[in-house]
Amino acid sequence: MSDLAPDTLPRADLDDPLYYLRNFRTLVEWVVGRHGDLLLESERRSIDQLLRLPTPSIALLVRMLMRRGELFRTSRLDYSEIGSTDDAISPLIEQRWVKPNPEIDTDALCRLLTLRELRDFLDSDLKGLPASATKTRIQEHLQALHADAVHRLDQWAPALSDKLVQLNCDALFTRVQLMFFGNMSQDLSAFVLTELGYKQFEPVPFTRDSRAFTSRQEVDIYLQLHLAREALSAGEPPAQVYAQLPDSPSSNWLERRYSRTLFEIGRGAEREGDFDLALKLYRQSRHVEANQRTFRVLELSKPDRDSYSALLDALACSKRPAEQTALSRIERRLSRQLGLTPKTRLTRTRLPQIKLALPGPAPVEASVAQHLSRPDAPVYYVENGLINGLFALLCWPALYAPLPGAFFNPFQAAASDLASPDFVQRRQEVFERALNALHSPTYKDEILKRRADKYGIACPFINWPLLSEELVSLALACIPPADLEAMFRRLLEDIPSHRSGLPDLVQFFPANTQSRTATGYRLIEVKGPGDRVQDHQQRWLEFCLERGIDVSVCYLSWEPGATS
DNA sequence: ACCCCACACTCAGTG
DNA sequence: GATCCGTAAG
DNA sequence: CACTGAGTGTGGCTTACGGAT
Ligand SMILES: [Mn+2]
Ligand SMILES: [Mn+2]
Repeated sequence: MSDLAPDTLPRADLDDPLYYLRNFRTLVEWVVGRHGDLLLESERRSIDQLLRLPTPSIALLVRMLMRRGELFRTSRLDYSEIGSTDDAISPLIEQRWVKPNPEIDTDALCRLLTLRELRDFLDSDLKGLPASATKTRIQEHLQALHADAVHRLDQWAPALSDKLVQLNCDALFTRVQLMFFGNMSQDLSAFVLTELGYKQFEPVPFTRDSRAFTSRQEVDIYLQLHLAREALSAGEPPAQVYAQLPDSPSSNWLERRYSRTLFEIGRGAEREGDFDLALKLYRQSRHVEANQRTFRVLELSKPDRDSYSALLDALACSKRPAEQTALSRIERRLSRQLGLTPKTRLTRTRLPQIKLALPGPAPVEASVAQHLSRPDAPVYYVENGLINGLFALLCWPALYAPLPGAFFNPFQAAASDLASPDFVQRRQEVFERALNALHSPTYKDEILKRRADKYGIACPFINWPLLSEELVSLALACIPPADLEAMFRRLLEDIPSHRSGLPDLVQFFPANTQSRTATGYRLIEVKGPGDRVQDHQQRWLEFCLERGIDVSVCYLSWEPGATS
């Protein structure tokens, strides 16, 4: 199987008024050509038929697919590049891609008609309402009057001369899109955004057989999990959402999604006070926080000796610092509740403090940055962006190593297994090679060159506008490579939890870079009134402190009377 | 990059 | 009107 | 009272525009 450079993706240039149709064809042909075996025979046949319809008809269908919802008024489907909507639509109706005159409920009716039209054409239904009633008011009124009754538009509003059509094929193309992107958050707009330069992606070579899913069942499970999460956020009862969940998938990355979904439903159950269900879900979930939530729920629902001894067991075998902290907090409360002496203590290392009173209120980080900044000691508001950014610049070849399965379409900002626990291990050698460069005399130039080469390419670790050449140069001049390596290695220990929590500000002291004693930089976490150091921030700060990196927490208050 | 990270805010419980 | 929001589209 | 832990809500290429309030 030969490697394919992603640049070879046919680009629909924006002068083409049917650019979206070209992109749609590219996507569909890609999926049928490479993942066709994951489609049903009937699906392949109808896609084939669709692509042979007249161009204006396919174009109109794509326009509808890219728009929100499934219902459209034909008067609102008005495209100069398509011409007559009626002409374009009839083949779509004949082939059942689109359904004419669908029956709709009052909610849909209110979404499709303007306030003015509702008043003018539903006057008999709105007798009791004042003429000034708002749209939500009308919607409630109609809902109370008709409940879930469905009618055709011409039945709801006989005097309104407009037609309604309904997409019949959303599910099929949602599936096709999912197979292409491997997620539900990207859609056809990825093509045009790339073309416009708002998004750029690292071109990683991958083979023709690379794809997100290996079986149709995996796609089905993904879609079901997505439906479950949507139902949950739409307010459906957690028990009901749980009942509709598929069986636990065998593939690793789908299992993570599955566990995450269980966890979210569990949170929903907690919110509803359904502790039994929450416990059941957390026990099945392998989400990193499922364990600590289990004990939080036990603390509330069953604060007895059994729970307490289970908690002690969990504490004893807990590996993650974040989990240990959370469990230890519960242990202190639960033991007190049971009349026992706490067995753990929260040992929060005292951090160096700065107290400041400044005129405000104003954005806290910027205020402190401005106050501390001096020409020979500039301050930058970087949060996680500096260390994550330098890390990604140095380790770029590892992050974008063309491992099998990691990349499968040209619109990926990162490898598909970035969140997986064995992400680093699978790339151990490349990462080591990258980190070893920090011992070479040329690493600064290499990082600066990488910045220049890759500027603008989407990467989850990098916020490009922040990473100015000036900032990177200063950072490389002032932060010793040993510190960089220590921080990068900590990042690699647990990327998902260590990529955040870094201090807000960095201050550089370029004049000290030759000195043996004075420090070349310091890190400052800013806390405004009412804000506190978070656990993961504390862990980064303690780590730095132990390594002799100058860190402090700046507590800011506003000078009385002054405003800015 | 699978609505996340940091912030600002609220609320309740505790010494 | 002025303003804010959601949606469409390049 | 101050302090702590827990929970919640908010944002997202850019530009243009119709619609609601
Ligand atoms: Mn911050
Ligand atoms: Mn802060």
